[in-house]
Amino acid sequence: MSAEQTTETERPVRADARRNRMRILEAARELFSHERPDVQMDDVARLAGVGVGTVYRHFRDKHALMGALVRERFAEFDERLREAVDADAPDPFAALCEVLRTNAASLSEDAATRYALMSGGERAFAYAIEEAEEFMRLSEILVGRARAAGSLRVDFDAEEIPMIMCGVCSTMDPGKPDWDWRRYLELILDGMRARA
Amino acid sequence: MSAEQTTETERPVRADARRNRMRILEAARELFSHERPDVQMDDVARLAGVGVGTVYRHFRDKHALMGALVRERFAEFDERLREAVDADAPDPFAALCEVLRTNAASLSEDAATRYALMSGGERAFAYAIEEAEEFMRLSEILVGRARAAGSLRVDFDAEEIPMIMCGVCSTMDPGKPDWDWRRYLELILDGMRARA
DNA sequence: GACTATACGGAGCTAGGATTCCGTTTGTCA
DNA sequence: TGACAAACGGAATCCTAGCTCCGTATAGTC
Repeated sequence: MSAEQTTETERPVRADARRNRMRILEAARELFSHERPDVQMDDVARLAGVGVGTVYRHFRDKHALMGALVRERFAEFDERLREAVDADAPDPFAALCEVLRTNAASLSEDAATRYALMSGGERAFAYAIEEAEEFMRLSEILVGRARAAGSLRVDFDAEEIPMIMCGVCSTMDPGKPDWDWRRYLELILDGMRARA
Repeated sequence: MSAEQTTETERPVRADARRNRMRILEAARELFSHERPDVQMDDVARLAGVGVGTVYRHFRDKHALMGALVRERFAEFDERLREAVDADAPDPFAALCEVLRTNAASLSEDAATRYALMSGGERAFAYAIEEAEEFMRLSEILVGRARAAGSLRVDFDAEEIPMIMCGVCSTMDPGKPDWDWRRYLELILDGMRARA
């Protein structure tokens, strides 16, 4: 982010600081990949091998830390979407489904982004606004093509995609190990398909 | 519940106690119908016009209070299902859809039960185990009929209904006022329909 | 009207977890 | 090798929300 860049009169960021920032993010990724979104700042610090104070030096608060993860994840989503758009495959609906499946798989090991998509996560989500906008822009392109191809139901709108992702996320909780979110997603994808 | 019944040697429950219990439940219903599940015990007490201590006299803890609401709600769901089963309509899939729509509408004004269905709500849900079992029993009957009638996809299992309800609940958050859970539910119902 | 088991009220206690503060350490530059 | 700004560590602090405690009030009974 530009806030981290040095201007001509400032010193460059110290090497240890840069390293610690990476370690903190890595620790947070690791913890959020297994646990619920109630990961604690102290745990992140411990796993990263730094003090809590250092975590707060790099991230204003917990929302900012989670926000950084959300931002990474949405950047990944955007890249995936961009590839699908650029590939311009003959079956755009299949491409859209595939993107949604892969995104869901990513979300299944990222409780931070799941939380951001679901209730209460707005503050973390605010750190990924640009990525989210790009996400919608690209989604609309793909949805438009799939609809034009006649494989996606005509009344489907790209705006519904975040809602769908949220719904799928809600079925991924570690507390419900016997729920099969893949199955659930397929149900929804079938619902999106144009009727014969 | 039987725990409240008097045995021959005990005095009956005092009238003010009974009245207060009702007031507390009413206040809780009211608050959970508008707010998120983070309603506070003090707020419930204030709206009910009693002290917090009184709330705790009637409900061991917050989970127990929410559990009482969940129990009520599932009893309502069960009654609805039972009616559908008894009616034995010619189109059981349509009946199932209608039940799911009506249940969803109830859930949209009951954050307590939404919470119980979603992550973290297990402890409150534990107060409605009997109702939940009956719910599954009745759901299986209706699902069986709909599948037999050929209108529900053959690979659909009644076990998936709670997962679906959870997904729909996740889209009802007051923080996402522009999401249309009815629309989302229809998508899923379409996904459940047998392919032509 | 008096008696007592119940119930009530709400100030205050507690625990968990985010965040701050400040004395110490360490890169970086000259 | 100093000198010093930048970074660090982690004990201490703050805050919130659930819950307890105990002195007071009252329904039910004789």
